[in-house]
Amino acid sequence: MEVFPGKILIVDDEPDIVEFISYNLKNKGYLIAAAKDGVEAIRKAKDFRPDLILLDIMMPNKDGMETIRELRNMHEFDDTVIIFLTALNDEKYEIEGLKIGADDYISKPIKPELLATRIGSALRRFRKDDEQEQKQIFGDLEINKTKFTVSYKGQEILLAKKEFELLSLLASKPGRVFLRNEILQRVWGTDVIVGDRTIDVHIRKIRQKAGIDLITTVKGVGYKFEMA
Amino acid sequence: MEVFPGKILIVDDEPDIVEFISYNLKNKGYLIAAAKDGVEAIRKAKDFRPDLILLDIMMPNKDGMETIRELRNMHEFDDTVIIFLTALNDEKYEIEGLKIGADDYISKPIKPELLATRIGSALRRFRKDDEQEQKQIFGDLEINKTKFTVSYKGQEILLAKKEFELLSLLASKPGRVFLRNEILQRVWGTDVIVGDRTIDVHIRKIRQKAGIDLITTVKGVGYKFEMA
DNA sequence: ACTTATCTTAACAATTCCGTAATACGGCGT
DNA sequence: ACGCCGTATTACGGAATTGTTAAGATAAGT
Repeated sequence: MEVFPGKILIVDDEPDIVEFISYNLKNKGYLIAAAKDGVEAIRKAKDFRPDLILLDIMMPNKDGMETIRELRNMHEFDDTVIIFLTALNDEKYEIEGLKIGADDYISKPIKPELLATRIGSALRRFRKDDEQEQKQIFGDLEINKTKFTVSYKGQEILLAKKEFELLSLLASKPGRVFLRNEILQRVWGTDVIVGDRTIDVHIRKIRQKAGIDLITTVKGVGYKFEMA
Repeated sequence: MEVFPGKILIVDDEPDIVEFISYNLKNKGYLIAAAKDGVEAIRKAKDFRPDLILLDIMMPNKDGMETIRELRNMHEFDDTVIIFLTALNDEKYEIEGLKIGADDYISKPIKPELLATRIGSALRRFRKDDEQEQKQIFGDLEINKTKFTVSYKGQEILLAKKEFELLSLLASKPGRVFLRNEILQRVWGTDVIVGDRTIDVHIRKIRQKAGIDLITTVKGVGYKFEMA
């Protein structure tokens, strides 16, 4: 009888709270990772790929709001549920947080039962189910995020990580043009600074490996995914 | 020819109760092991590989709930039946325990007849019985969880325990990428901390022993099981 | 206690990936 | 046609990740 409800990243600067939450969620069978501030949170999120992030609002070194904004900018976390933790009834943050992309909030002090319930329902609501694999299909092209593969007419195309992420972003909204700027922020993150030509090079590699032209250049604007 | 009914691990901090249960179950032909707390329980479970664990909820040094969670996180015990023992009508724990992966519960004080009945039916209900071995087959490859063996084209491949567990985890969802992080937690457990290269070394050994490449590296992400 | 197998670590090698820079190409306006 | 601007292409070196090996530590078997 296998039970594997999901992976959760806890972000709070107070070790006691992390410990407390961690203990309670481990008992429910979740896999847990923890971070003490926003910067570490983003690093660990990339590594751990949690299904859900529990994020404290008040933190040193990049606060909760800023962290949510940044995560939500990164395509990589489009399907990650974010729940933030506020001091009791701090409505200002509550509304604000939900606006910028959090899915729910929980007020401190934290009651274990409530916490588990909210997390459970949030995961159910957003269907973060480990069983079913996440894939997108466009005609003969298939992008499978669970297996990290792309295939065209059954033939597998081997992409490197950045290439995969880039294609995956563009394909998330077929036909829509992504600005170079947007691509940079969503694939590379806000902090990382890379030159403009870097995108071209990755696009080039995708085109080359794929054989067919999946990506259309919109000069002066950006790129879009489009099947031939 | 007598049917071998199974191996049971009893976990309780009160020696009298252990003795009492043990006596009754031995009479039914079960093989018995015992542990006095959660920590010892996990150690002995790894060793003894019980078909069923009888677990007291109230214990020092890692309580029953925490122990269940830990066992359930470890891929190794996916097929072990867990029954926990509560004080009479402690509904809170009953519901809780079932949610996090226990298969049944029994209230104290324990009546020998009831105990035997429940254990018998739990084993019948959940156990993939000894006759029918549990195995996964992929083309020419066969992974047998009952016999702890792997064979390729009828030829047996001898893997050590960690190697087997690692392969077994990856093969549980063919094609799916497992992050290094996740592998660590699910094969080694939540507490244990081992270096990153450890995984590589085990992967190496599996590849070496198997001869064929069963495992594909996804650079920067993790590993996946995939037949050539 | 001795022997053997298994697990982990550490150091080094090999590989792959990524970003940059240099250059080529192509459209567009003048 | 020429220059300008933005993109395409290519090759290279550093960085990051994984592969490999051997040796020490731990556990298991006799």
